[in-house]
Amino acid sequence: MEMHLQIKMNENLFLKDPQETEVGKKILYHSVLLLHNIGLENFNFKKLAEAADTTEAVVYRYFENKHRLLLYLVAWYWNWLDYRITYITNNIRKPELKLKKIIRLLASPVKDDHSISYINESLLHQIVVEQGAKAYLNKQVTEDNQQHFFKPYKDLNARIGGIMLECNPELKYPRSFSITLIEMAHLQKYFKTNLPSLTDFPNSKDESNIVAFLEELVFCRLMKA
Amino acid sequence: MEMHLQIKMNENLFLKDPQETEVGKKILYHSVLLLHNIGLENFNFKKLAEAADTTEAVVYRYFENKHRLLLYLVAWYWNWLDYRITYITNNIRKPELKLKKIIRLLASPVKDDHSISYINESLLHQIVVEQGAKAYLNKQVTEDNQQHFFKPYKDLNARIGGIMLECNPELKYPRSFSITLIEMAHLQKYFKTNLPSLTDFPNSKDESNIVAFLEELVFCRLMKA
DNA sequence: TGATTTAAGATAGTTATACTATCTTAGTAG
DNA sequence: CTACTAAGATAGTATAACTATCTTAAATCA
Repeated sequence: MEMHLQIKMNENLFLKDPQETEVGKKILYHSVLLLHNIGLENFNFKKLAEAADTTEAVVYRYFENKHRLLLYLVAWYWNWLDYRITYITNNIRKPELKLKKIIRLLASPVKDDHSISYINESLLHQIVVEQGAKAYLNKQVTEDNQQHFFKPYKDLNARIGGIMLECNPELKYPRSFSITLIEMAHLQKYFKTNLPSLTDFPNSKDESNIVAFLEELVFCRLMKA
Repeated sequence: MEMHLQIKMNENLFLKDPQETEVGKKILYHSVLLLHNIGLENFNFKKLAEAADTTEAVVYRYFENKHRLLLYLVAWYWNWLDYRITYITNNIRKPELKLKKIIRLLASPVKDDHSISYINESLLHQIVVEQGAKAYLNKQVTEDNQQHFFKPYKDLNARIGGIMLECNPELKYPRSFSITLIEMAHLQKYFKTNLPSLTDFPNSKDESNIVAFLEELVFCRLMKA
């Protein structure tokens, strides 16, 4: 049986659907590799075209500019994470247990599932950790929001906030609390690698201490009810 | 009496000290205005030179590039905030009370104290909320860190972490916890304005609910001891 | 089969950005 | 009076971020 899991993307994110053609998929594939290697600042469509063995003009037929491409990849990531969370918490009753699973998904390095060949999920995870905030930290944020480019991110946040409310129906700020968890999972990871003295995670290679920190952050509040 | 409070900056952040000359101060002054108005992406030294009524070449004599200028302003901001925190918590004994004061400083809009005429602190606060993360979310972070450009940020974080430890000596992750507070103060503010559905702060104009959220986040954990 | 659409490749050109270089002038310090 | 420094003026280069157009090749359809 051949699986064709394809994530449905907001159509305003692209000019031509990259999931529909071979070159399109190649562009997605190499944009993840290249963004991961050189970062958003040094990334441009000329280099991408070279990497994907096509021309700049072709890349511009798929994406208006590199900001849209970043929005696309970030939205793709949140959609995919939401899907994984749904999948993994599917048979779990207790909301506390669901949250623990979610924390692990948020903080752990991704094992590529290869169900989608043209996206390296593990590298994309790192890109979102490193540069995801740039998708919304800019002057276009209102305009981009009006076009619903952040919907996957909001949906995920609402879902996790909902589970938190299940744990503690009196929780006053479920969405702010949930976004704190999501952002901190990424930020602690980034700091641990790049500015370790901002954290309390010395030298250790795995992310178990990040998980422990996040659980402490979350469960203290939730248990209080 | 004339006050000459001058913040001592890391000398590698600039080529020529902008606090030492009139044009330098003008460049700082207008970089804050301009960054606030158009954002980092649309900001460049040509526009800055125009605004400060000088030439591009002169701006390049002070700062190597716009990333260094951003690092300079962000470092200036954290230094200044650290100074304010020291000042405002000076006579307070109880660490819990200190933390409450700090939360208010982190989340509240800044009233310009005009002690330093060439920096509009209120606008700089907004710049740091909106773009501060871009100072470290990039591929140069390690290099910049080796040059100690993030020292003011780390110092502030260590100070707040220390106060948290005073509240609860058994706190396991004081620095991760402190950085969560600092970053969330800014991020909740940003989301409240720009992506409000990610938060639980509908419509209200002031930041009292952000303060309430942060206190809940912090004190639940700290009280447990 | 032939006609039409669509994808992609090739090439060229425009404007803006991010610098670098150099020469001049005006003020100030020794 | 000289010498240094700050700043202004001007010019130039390389790259980025597009836009336009023309051609070819493949797929679709009547």
